[in-house]
Amino acid sequence: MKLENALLTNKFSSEAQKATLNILYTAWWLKSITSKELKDFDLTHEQYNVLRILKGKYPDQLCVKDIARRMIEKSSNVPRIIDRLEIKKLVKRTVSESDKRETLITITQSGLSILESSTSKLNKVHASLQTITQKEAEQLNYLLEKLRATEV
Amino acid sequence: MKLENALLTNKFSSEAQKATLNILYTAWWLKSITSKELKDFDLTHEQYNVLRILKGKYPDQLCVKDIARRMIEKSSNVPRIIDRLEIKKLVKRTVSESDKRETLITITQSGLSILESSTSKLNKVHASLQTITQKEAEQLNYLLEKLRATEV
DNA sequence: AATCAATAGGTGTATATACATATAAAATAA
DNA sequence: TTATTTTATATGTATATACACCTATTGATT
Repeated sequence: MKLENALLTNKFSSEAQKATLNILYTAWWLKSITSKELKDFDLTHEQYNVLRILKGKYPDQLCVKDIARRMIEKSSNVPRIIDRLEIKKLVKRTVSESDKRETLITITQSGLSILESSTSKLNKVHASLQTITQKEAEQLNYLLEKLRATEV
Repeated sequence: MKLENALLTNKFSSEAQKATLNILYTAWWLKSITSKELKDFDLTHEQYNVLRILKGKYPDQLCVKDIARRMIEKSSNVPRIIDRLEIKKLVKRTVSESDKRETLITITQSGLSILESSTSKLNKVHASLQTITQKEAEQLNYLLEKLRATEV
């Protein structure tokens, strides 16, 4: 869908400003597709993201700060997301021996299992929505990173 | 910044999956830049978006549903955003005469004024971050809309 | 060693998202 | 006209974002 129809406006001050709104809208669209699928697994987008990060280092543990550094949204409140995962017994907290300020997070077998089934479902859905070629995806990645060139 | 460095991983299952994460991360990055500027005006990103929508039709009024249809994030809870704008006297609510279910929203002079100064500030900041050409912006818009081709 | 600064994680608050439900009004059907 | 359905908005709840602040611990400075 054209952005004009998604936002019911065609008042864009420039092509670059339109691209900004297009990125924000596409991000919302992607998130809402993913969240809808994750509902069946009683997971939010952010809880899924934390599980995915933990699995990436499994069987190693990660402390809260290291998880936060890998989050898509850097201002995510990781302790609170861990709270909810811990209640569902998908992760475990332990105090680090080497630095007692750190809390080490481990993904449980149950967490690994739910991550596997939800990822499998998400992959299927994303595959069915695949509309761009690999070359186009590369170009998109190039343009987004060029856009963020001023990032500190 | 490369996505690999932003997320501290290089485990992407495909170029398309990387593009998905890249869009989500870029959207967060854009929002955080904007929100930081809007803090000076005591506005959130979403409150700013509602004011911008109202100004687009000014001096006409818009009902809540028409604002919702124009929001970037379609699941935004518009009545509650209006609540906060109303407390700050940046908008006014009136019941529609032709359909008493509808609430008509009007942007106030104060709202127009704060929108003008905040937009001016945002434009300056965005201009200073401009890193892509118009052609590249066009291409980005094309790719994002192609990505959303399956949108219902 | 004692003091001070920095760091890690947790917690409090306001706002937003996502979604369910409630209420009133309008549109439609019987 | 009355009953039913649909629509518009508001409200309730759980989770998340954004950011400030607190506490415990560690590291650095004197």
